[in-house]
Amino acid sequence: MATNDELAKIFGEMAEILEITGANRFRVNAHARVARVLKDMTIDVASLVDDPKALTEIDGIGDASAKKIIEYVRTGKVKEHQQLLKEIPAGLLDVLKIPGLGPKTVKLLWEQADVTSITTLKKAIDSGDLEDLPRMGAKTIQNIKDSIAFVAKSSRRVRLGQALPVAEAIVELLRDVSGTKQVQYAGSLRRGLETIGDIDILATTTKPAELAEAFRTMEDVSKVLAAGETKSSIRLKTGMQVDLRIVDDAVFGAALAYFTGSKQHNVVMRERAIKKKLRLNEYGLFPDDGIDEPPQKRGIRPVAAKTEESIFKRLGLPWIPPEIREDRGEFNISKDSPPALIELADIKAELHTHTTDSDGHMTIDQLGEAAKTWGFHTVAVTDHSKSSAQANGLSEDRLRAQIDAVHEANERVKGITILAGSEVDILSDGRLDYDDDLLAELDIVIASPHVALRQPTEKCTARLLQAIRHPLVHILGHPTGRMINAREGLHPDINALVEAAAEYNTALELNANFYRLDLRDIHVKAAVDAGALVSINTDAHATDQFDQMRLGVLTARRGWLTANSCINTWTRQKLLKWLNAKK
DNA sequence: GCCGTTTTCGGCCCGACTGTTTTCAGTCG
Repeated sequence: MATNDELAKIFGEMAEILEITGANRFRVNAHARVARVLKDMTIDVASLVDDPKALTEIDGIGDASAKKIIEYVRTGKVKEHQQLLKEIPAGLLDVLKIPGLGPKTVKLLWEQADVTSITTLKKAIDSGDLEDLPRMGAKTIQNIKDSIAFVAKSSRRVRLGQALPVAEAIVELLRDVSGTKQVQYAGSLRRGLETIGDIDILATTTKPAELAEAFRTMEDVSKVLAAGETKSSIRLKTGMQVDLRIVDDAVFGAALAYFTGSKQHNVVMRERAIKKKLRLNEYGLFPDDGIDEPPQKRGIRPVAAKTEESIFKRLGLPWIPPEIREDRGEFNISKDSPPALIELADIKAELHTHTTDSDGHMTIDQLGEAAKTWGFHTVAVTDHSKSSAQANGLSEDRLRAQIDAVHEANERVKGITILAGSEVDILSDGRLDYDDDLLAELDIVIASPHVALRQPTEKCTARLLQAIRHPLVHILGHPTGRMINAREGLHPDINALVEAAAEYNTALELNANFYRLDLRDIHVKAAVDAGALVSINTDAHATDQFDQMRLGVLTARRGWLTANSCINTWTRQKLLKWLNAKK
C-alpha cells in the first residue's frame, strides 16, 4: 500500500508546515487526520480515485482532500504540498521533531535566529544567539541541547515485547511502596500497540509524595523530566520515557480511560459527552454548566468517575476493550452484543515452532513438555526448509527422518499431540521449497516468505497468492516478513490476500514474535472483515518464547479477532479435521 | 479542512507542568 503511505506522509508534512506557518489549527488537524486515516487503511486508496464519492465517504476525508488524493494518484504529486514545502526550509521539520520544541518555538527560532535545521540550531545555541530571544532562558536552552542529543541517540519507538516487561517491573515496584492502592500501566502499552513511545503509569495512594519519590529515584532513572504534584516524568537509562500520574482513588476509572487513549478515541468520547450536555476529563464525567473553570475545581460531583464501565455506560456505550480504542469504528459496536475479542486463555495450540533440527534451541521432547505447561492440546514442529541454509533448513531426507522422530516423540510425551510439519519457504517465484509428495506426508504446512522481501507489490502479491491457493498449504506464515524497526518487508495487496485466504480456506498467520507481529493489527482487521481464518503462533525457537503468545493476542484484539476465527482456539478434534481436509 | 439526533454555517477536547514571567505561553499527552 505504497500509495497510502506516500500520501499519509504528504498530508502529515502539510499539517506540520501549516502548523509552523501559523495556519488555522482546525485546518492543521484536518490534514493530520487525513494522514492517520490513510495510514490505517488496508484498501489501496489509488483504487478509489475513479469514484470521488467513495473517497469522501471515508470519515475525515472531505472534498478538498479527495481532490488532492486524486491529483497525487494521477500526477504523482500534490501542488499545494509542493508550494508549502517552498514556504519553509526543509530542515525545519526535523527541528519540529525535537521534544519540547513545538510549532511556535520553531517559528520563532527560524524567523529570529535563522535556524533552518538541527545543524544551524546547534550553531545558534553555541554562539549564544538564542539568549536574546523572548522566553529563552538558560534552562530552556539547556533542555533543547539535551533533547537534540537524545534524538540523535535514540529516536525510535520501543517494541511492545521490550516495553511490556519494563512496565510490569515498575508496576510491581510501585505496588510495594507504602500507601499505594492501585497501580496500572495505561497508554499505548495498555492498548497493545506494536511499538511504544513512552510508558504511562497510573496510581492511587494515600501517600502521593512518597510514591512519586520512589518512582523518581528508581535504579535505572537517568533524568527526571518533570516532578509535579500529580505528574512525574523520568527517562530510563535505556532511553525510554516513563510518566507516572497520581490520581484520587474515587476517579481512577476516569483517569484510566483518559490516559489509555488513544488521543483520537478520547476526542470522540469528549464530543459524545458534549452532545449529552456533559463534560469529560480525567477527573470524571460532569454535568456541563457552561462555566469555563474545570468542574472538579468547583466542588461539582461527577456523574461517573470510579470505573471505566460507568463512564462508557453514561455515554450510551458498552465497555470498549483498550486494544480497539483507536476511533476505527469502535463507537459503532452494539451496546448489547459487543464483539467477544480473543483472549490468551482461548489459545489451545501452538502451530509454529523450531527445534534443534534447524535453528531452534529445544528438542522435540522439550518442545512437547513446554507446550503442555501452557495448557495446549497440540503443538507443531515446523522447522525450516532446505533453502533456508542459514537456518540449517532440512533436506528432504532430514525432514523424512524428522517426521519419524516426531511420531516417536508422540509415543513418549503423553498428554499432548505433536504434529509433524514444516515452515516451507515460498521461493521468490511463488513455488514452494519441497515437492507436493513430501508436503503431503506432513500433518501441517506453513508457507512463509524469507527471501526476496523487497519485491514490488504486484509481484509479491502474486507470489503469496500462489502459496495461499496451494492445496497442501494450511497457513501463510508471517505474510510480509517485516521486522519492526529493522526491516520494511513486503507490501502485498492485503485485501487480495485475505479474500483468497477466505476462499481457499487457508489461515493467515499472526506471528507473535515481538520483532514481527505480522500480520499487523490493521491486516488482522482486514482478515476479520473478509471472513478469513487467522493462526496466532509464537514461532518459538526456545521454550521461554512461548510467552510471546500474549503479544500476538494483543495484536489480534487490535484487529477485532474473535476466538472462533482463530484456529489455535479450536478443539483438537476440530483442528485435526481442518488440517486433514488439505491432505 | 471537516462535519451534521438542534447545524450546509459555525463550530471544532482538556488539563498538568515548565520556564518564563509577574499572570501566562507553549508543549505534551
